[in-house]
Amino acid sequence: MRGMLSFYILWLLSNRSMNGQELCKELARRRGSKPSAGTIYPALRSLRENGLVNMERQGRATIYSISEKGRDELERACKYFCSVFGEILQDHIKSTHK
Amino acid sequence: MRGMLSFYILWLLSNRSMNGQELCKELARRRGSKPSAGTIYPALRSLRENGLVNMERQGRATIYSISEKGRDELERACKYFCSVFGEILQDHIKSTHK
DNA sequence: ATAAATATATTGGGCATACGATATTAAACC
DNA sequence: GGTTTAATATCGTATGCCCAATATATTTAT
Repeated sequence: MRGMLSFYILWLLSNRSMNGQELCKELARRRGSKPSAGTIYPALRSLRENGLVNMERQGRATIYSISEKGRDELERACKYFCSVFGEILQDHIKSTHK
Repeated sequence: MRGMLSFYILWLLSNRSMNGQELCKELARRRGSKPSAGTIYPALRSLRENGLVNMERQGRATIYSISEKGRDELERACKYFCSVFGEILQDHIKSTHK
């Protein structure tokens, strides 16, 4: 069950490339709480070290983008995630439709 | 993003009460990998200490069941989980239907 | 009664997630 | 040019997840 943050970051980056602060805002919007710098940057670093994201400095910002390897990994992770958690979502949708 | 295992355990126990080994088997079936003792029992202990599950000794087994407080907490957690991860599942379902 | 099997539980170590504090760099402003 | 601001990054610390190893208690088998 570990690696959910990295998984989520990878998914966000698959929609569009972003810098760290934009990523924080996206996470804040979706999760309700904004991750701090000490959460996000080590995660990005680890993703980069594993070759799943690329980074490119642009002025004072660093644009992170998903790599080919990252897309492959994301697809595998999505498949796994959905097989494990899909039922919980189905249940919840059903129960809220009554 | 932490607490996914406890969340999952709570959800499993909301379907039916189980002992630790049955829980391990359910997790193995759904996740693909069987959690070891050092994973499952500390999680159950913490859930119990927070009043989310009850435990009852039956011979050599300990039956764990969800409490009222646990059901309330699970409902909140499900709502949150689905709002955060729902889109990933929707995306995946769409992309696999083509 | 003894041995084997089942189930629970803890310990120690490693990695992931999380925060707040601090430092560094680059752009923007005056 | 010097100050402020924005963005990146690291550090220390705490907690959750994860395994392998170990220990304990209870049931089952011989």
